[in-house]
Amino acid sequence: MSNKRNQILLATRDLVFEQGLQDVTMTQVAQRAQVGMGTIYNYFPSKEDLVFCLFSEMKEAMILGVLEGYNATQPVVERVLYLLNSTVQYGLRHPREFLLTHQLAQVPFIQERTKNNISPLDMALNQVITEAQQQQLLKAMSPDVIFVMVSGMINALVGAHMTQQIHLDQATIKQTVVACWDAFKR
Amino acid sequence: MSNKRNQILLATRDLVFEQGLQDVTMTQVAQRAQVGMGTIYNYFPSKEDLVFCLFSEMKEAMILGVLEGYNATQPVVERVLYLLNSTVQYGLRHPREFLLTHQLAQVPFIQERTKNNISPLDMALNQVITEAQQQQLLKAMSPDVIFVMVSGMINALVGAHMTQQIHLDQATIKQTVVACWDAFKR
Amino acid sequence: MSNKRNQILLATRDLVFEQGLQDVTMTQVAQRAQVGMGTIYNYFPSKEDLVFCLFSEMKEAMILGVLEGYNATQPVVERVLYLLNSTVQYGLRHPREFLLTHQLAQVPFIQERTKNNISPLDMALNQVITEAQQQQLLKAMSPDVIFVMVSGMINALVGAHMTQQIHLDQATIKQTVVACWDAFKR
Amino acid sequence: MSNKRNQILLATRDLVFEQGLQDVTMTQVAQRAQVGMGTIYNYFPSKEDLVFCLFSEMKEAMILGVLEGYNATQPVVERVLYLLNSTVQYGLRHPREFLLTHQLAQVPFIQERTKNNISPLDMALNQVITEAQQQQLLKAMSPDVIFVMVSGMINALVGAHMTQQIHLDQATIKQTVVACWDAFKR
DNA sequence: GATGAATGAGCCTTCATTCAT
DNA sequence: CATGAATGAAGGCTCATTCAT
Repeated sequence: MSNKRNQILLATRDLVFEQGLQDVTMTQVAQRAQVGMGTIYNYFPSKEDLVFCLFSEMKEAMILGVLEGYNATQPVVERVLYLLNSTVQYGLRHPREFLLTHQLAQVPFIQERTKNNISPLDMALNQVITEAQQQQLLKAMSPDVIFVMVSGMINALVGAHMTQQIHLDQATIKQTVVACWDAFKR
Repeated sequence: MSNKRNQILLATRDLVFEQGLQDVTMTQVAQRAQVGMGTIYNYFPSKEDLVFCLFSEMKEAMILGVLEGYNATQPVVERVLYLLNSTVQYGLRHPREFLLTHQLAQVPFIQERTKNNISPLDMALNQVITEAQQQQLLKAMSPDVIFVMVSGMINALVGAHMTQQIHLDQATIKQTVVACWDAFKR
Repeated sequence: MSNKRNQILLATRDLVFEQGLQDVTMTQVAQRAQVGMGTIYNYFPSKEDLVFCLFSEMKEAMILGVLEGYNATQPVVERVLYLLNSTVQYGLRHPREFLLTHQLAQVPFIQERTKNNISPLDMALNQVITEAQQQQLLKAMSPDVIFVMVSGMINALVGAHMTQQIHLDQATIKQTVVACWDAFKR
Repeated sequence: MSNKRNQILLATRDLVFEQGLQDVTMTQVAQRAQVGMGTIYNYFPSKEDLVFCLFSEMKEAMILGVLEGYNATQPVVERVLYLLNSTVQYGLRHPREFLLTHQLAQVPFIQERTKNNISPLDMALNQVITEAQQQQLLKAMSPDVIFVMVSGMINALVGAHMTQQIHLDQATIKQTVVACWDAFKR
């Protein structure tokens, strides 16, 4: 794996996190990555591609991290709680990546490229919600609606934690996961 | 109230919604608002100020809209449900403003200026959550955490509705409000 | 007519003449034209468009200049000699424009845009050559070939005059025009 | 003679012919020549030197080709016609090199380096024109002027042939050579 | 107040050249 | 000698802001 490529991605990650995508210039990226301007273009065809790669790889890592240890053969309830908890835990261990991933997902040109992509994590959550409903464990709500609400809640939690608006210790996390479950359990 | 000022704000709102803040130029705003470039600078000292005014006024209008008809003397449970429902309803009636407000709230220079601002809506929600807890109606969780989760959920719902990911009819809204309540009720 | 537009075109003309198209930068054009960088882009969408406009307008002026006083009702021989002489004279009065026009006509992106354009001057020359042949005044050669040879000869003459390789006084011009005629007359 | 050096020159020739000097990058040259970037710089100190070498060697080859079989002891008239014909024939056999040579001769930095260089071909043509005049075979025109006109005519012919504007078969070539002679013969 | 042509700092990107391997 | 990743100066172009009308 190329060392420079990684330096560039890390520099981009930190700068976008600190200043917002809009205010990050390629010159800044080069300086922070300790690399010549032109080197960036040996690895990424354009600024958009660079940012999109950053997004993709962070998202990929997050999905792997969250699904690590996920056991599709366990009872549904356990799997739901596992995914909820695992997502929050990942957000706490990698808050920059977690938030950045969700911020970048809102950027128009990234939305454009991500259209119709469904991640294994989305699939797992959808799958488990569907199963839970079949087993009469959940309220009779649209799985999509549940999915949206749960995701929105988790993102908001991690974001608020990052900005110090709230503090998420393990006890609190437990509570939020339970609340999530209570919201939709039959 | 100046007519031109309002034309400018409306043009900005629509352009930012359609193209994203990043891709909106002052020239576009002037053309869409049927106004000379320089006129914008008679009302707003800079592009940042223009966008911040747009944000503030949309947020203000949203708060007023949500709190309209709110009765602080009603029982706590009713007030909680009223706020939840009213927020979602506002989002459905004014989706552009609702989503734009939340998008802009993420932009660095707006976060900077908004720091430590607490809106009447925040106050009302916090107040009602606190009261509900005092009356032993809610789980023993930090009111801040509840607040964050509820807000995150509602934003995600309206956003998903906008992008057609889900469809919110009145029945579904009822379900989500109930789910919200179930999540935190004792 | 816009003053600045003309300043820009003149500055471009002189710079391209002095340094060659390749080495002229937009910054140089702006400085020479006593104009801000951005002003150029109020009048021309890109560097290519600027250069192409310069080319078109110089060519247009040259055509008008050469055809000025041309009388399509005169005998063929007179018209041939008139066109030959008039072209050389124009080249001597406007050597920069004359040479630049022929240089730019070789540039790929200008060739691309000029494809299939036939100027009134081309038409007049073709017309007169064709007529002369019908009157048995010329050798039985393809008019196109004659046209190419005559044009090539004239351009070479003016070019060599510019670079001081030869000197074209009125007597010499007379000789060249006669030589041209002798080359193709029956 | 180095093989790689030649690959580089050939690659340069083809690329300049296809895309124009301006749009050819050293990276393209290296790829087309199947050679590393740095290798080019082992043979040519800079891009300008590379292009100038290409120009010089093509011109050299052309001169040799045209003068091949030229017999300085023949009568003047024969020699004039031989040179005219030989030049056109060379242009038809090596159109890329012929046109490229004349195109590159216009490029500022090549003009700079070529200043005051007189080729054996120029010398032969000048010589023969001078002799012809001494023998009263030609009009009393400056040999330089004749030289310029003849060269201009031939270049224009081959160029027009390349772009399919005209078609030069052997009969047509004969006609053009005759026309050339008729233009200047006494 | 209203206008929009003019401005130029600053951005993204290219590409001739170098140098460690 | 050969290689090609690395370099960064320089180019074309954008756009927030100004100011003469």
